[in-house]
Amino acid sequence: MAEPELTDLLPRDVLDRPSTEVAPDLLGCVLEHESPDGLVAVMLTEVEAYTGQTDPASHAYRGRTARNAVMFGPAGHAYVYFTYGMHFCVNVVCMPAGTASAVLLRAGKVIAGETLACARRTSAAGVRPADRELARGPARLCQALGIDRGLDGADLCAADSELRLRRGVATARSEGKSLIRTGPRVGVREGADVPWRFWLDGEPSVSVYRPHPRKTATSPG
DNA sequence: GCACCGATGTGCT
DNA sequence: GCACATCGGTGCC
Repeated sequence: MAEPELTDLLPRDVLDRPSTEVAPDLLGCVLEHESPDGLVAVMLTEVEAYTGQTDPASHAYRGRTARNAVMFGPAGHAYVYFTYGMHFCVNVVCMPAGTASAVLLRAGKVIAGETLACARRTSAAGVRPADRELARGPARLCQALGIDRGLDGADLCAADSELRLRRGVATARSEGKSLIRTGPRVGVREGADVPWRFWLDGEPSVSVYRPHPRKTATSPG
């Protein structure tokens, strides 16, 4: 018999909840981008929750701007931002319109379209990344999937959207959440005290924890 | 494996 | 002007 449940879109009401509850539920789910170049799908292995205007580490902490407007909209859309002058990162918007919480997708395991993902991730120097590094880290995940700001606001719960979120194939999650681990979020200074990073224990595609980027110490010379 | 550093747009002070 | 939800390359262990 067919197995339609393997490709079910994630219902929007799953995302219409606090991001700290949504985040662990996204582990094992699949993000796929159907671009003109082809389809790449990634099983999520590491995420972080941001609670919006109450969270000093959130882009929404200081209120709504043109960049973060999507976060203030309804659940189930993609918030894509550009950072450090060269990288994109993607979030899943949670909670109803007016509440700007989201889940940052930090890492995943490529389960379809590996050739295309690898081509996108191959450096200018021609260095081909290892399989587990194809989508390890939020900017690498976006690069492997071909996500840029053109997908900001994309509906992740619509069948006709080119960027979609699906229920996971059978994973550790279906056997309980004992293999989900938590810890502080990566690279944040404010809000580093809350364990709102979630990952699948033992997954090689999980990014390495980094407390905070080294300060740009302007050495006197 | 870890430390350092440069690249470089956007939002905020 | 500066910090930033980052990464790739280099140097070293």
